[in-house]
Amino acid sequence: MVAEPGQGDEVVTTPAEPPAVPHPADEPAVRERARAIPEAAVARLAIYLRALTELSEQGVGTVSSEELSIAAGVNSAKLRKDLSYIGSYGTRGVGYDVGVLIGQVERILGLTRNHSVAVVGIGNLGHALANYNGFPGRGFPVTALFDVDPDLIGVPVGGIPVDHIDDIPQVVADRDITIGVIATPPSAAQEVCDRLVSAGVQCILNFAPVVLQVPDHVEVRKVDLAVEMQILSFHVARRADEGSTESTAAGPDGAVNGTGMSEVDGMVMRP
Amino acid sequence: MVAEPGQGDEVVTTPAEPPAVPHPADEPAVRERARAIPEAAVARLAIYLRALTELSEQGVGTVSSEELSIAAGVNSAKLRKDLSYIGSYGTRGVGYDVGVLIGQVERILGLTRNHSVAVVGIGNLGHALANYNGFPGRGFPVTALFDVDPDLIGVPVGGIPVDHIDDIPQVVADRDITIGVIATPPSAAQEVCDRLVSAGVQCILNFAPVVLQVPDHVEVRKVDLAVEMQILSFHVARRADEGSTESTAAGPDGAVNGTGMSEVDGMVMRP
DNA sequence: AGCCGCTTGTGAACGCAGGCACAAAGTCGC
DNA sequence: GCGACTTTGTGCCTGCGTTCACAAGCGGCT
Ligand SMILES: NC(=O)c1ccc[n+]([C@@H]2O[C@H](COP(=O)([O-])OP(=O)(O)OC[C@H]3O[C@@H](n4cnc5c(N)ncnc54)[C@H](O)[C@@H]3O)[C@@H](O)[C@H]2O)c1
Ligand SMILES: NC(=O)c1ccc[n+]([C@@H]2O[C@H](COP(=O)([O-])OP(=O)(O)OC[C@H]3O[C@@H](n4cnc5c(N)ncnc54)[C@H](O)[C@@H]3O)[C@@H](O)[C@H]2O)c1
Repeated sequence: MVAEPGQGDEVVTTPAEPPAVPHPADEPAVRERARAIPEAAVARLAIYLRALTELSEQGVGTVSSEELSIAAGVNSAKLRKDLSYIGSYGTRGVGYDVGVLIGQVERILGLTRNHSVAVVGIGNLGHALANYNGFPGRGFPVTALFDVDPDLIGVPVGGIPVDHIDDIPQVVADRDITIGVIATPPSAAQEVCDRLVSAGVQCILNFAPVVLQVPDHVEVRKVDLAVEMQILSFHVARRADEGSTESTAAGPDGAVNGTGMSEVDGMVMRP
Repeated sequence: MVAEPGQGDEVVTTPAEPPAVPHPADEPAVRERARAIPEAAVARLAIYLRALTELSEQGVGTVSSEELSIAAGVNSAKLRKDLSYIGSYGTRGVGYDVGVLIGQVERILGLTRNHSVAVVGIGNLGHALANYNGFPGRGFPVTALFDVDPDLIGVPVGGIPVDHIDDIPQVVADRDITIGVIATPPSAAQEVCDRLVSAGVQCILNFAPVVLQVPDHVEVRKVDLAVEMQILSFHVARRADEGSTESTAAGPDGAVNGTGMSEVDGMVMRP
């Protein structure tokens, strides 16, 4: 049971010679996946959406790829390419209509409907998530909370009473839960995950530091703070080794403030 | 890279092994940089470390790349390549000595020393982070808390009294803070970040959904839950479109596939 | 002692993502 | 109505990261 996606170990499909022989003709077996959006692009679309929403609230009606790319902290060419994956909604010589683009990005991201969220494990983190109002504001209302602790059952957190995890099947069905958030101790994560999946949840956001085993049709995203810190630690260590270079005085003003972006260090693109 | 989510990629150097790479480089800037560990590999090393630590606690003394790769949820070839970045510590025909490997990974990740963490913004999330005992257990003790709310100043959270953000310079220096965690509202994030950087903090973990502007020598990692959810939403929507083909309800022990992104997964639960 | 099988370490191919640069396309001004 | 300017959309090239496949190396078995 090797944790490995598709292929078995030795697929003898193409007996063709591995040695380099530039094969001209043959098409690379075009899948029926006509519109495949790179995963990395999807993540950025979410960032663009936040920047666009902010612009919209400011009354901005049109934005160029250059402006938007600065707000999102990415390269403008990359932004245009990302947007091209979802269609051609820009106007050459003008830019993009903010409203239209918001609609299209939301369509692609599946945000035209609400996605009810269930949080399992109402401890430190679960409480914070339940009380967070950034999710409902973005189409992800938290509508169910679960725990095993008898003292918590029935207690409202963030306005929602905690249910027992045995009620997962029922509640998930009733409230049309599409996203399950796991905030239990690591030891309980897999079991909780299994229960959620059995109840029909196809999206899991996991905060427990374990690898979850799920069927292929279930999507898992993981947030691992310890790993994030260790990556930071690595960079510190590396920096300490390399001779310290001169430190350029940072710019006095920052100004451009946008929204999230990938976890790159603070490099700002040039206009 | 991201999480989640996409991932800033940046080659980084490590002070590990001799150069010894007879590569017919056509690189213009051939620095004497020894070897570069891909950012993605660094993230996975943290995962391997957790798996190795667990194995060690179970008394396992030796592990093969195959076993470890399963525990970490990755391809075994990838695991070997990742480990090769930090040196050759395996024994052919046998595998890796768990203790030795833990030591080497910790060395590369800079975990031979403790990294004191400061959390800024002791609200919902800040409380959870301050109370979390998973950090101290991994060499990241939270030793300082900051906020602006007068009602919070002096109140101990997770055993540590909250300081006012004006005390950042002093406290950061006194307690040798190396990592700053931003858990303030988005509007305050940039200012808090600037203060931390001014105080000498070179690593930032940001939970606020904004792009932080920092000097080049500061490393920023971002955790953006809304983006994670939107990525999940995207996959639901996409599945709904083309999903009408076949619904493979087969595989009970699904592969830990998940995102194809740079984000990596944690480890697997022991049976 | 020598062979055999297992596992590592890595060269090389492949595929994806990023970024440049430009043609296409539309607008604005005159 | 036409030209010049602006900005999009994308072809192509580059480089990184992943994966395959195998020779080298090591321990154990006979
Ligand atoms: N607190 C943080 O800031 C933080 C940070 C990073 C990661 N995490 C991870 O998030 C998870 C939760 O952390 P926490 O600090 O909130 O822990 P916690 O101990 O405060 O809360 C865990 C909650 O899960 C409940 N629980 C236990 N077993 C359960 C089960 N089988 N089904 C349902 N609920 C169950 C407990 O009753 C408790 O309420 C952990 O895996 C932790 O590693 C937390
Ligand atoms: N709560 C969550 O589960 C969650 C989830 C995802 C993202 N976030 C993000 O994390 C951040 C914090 O969320 P929260 O729910 O804890 O918010 P919160 O409002 O509960 O807490 C914010 C805290 O920051 C403090 N603060 C405000 N301005 C400050 C300043 N200038 N300097 C120092 N402290 C300041 C406030 O006094 C408060 O204690 C937000 O950016 C939010 O978007 C939170």
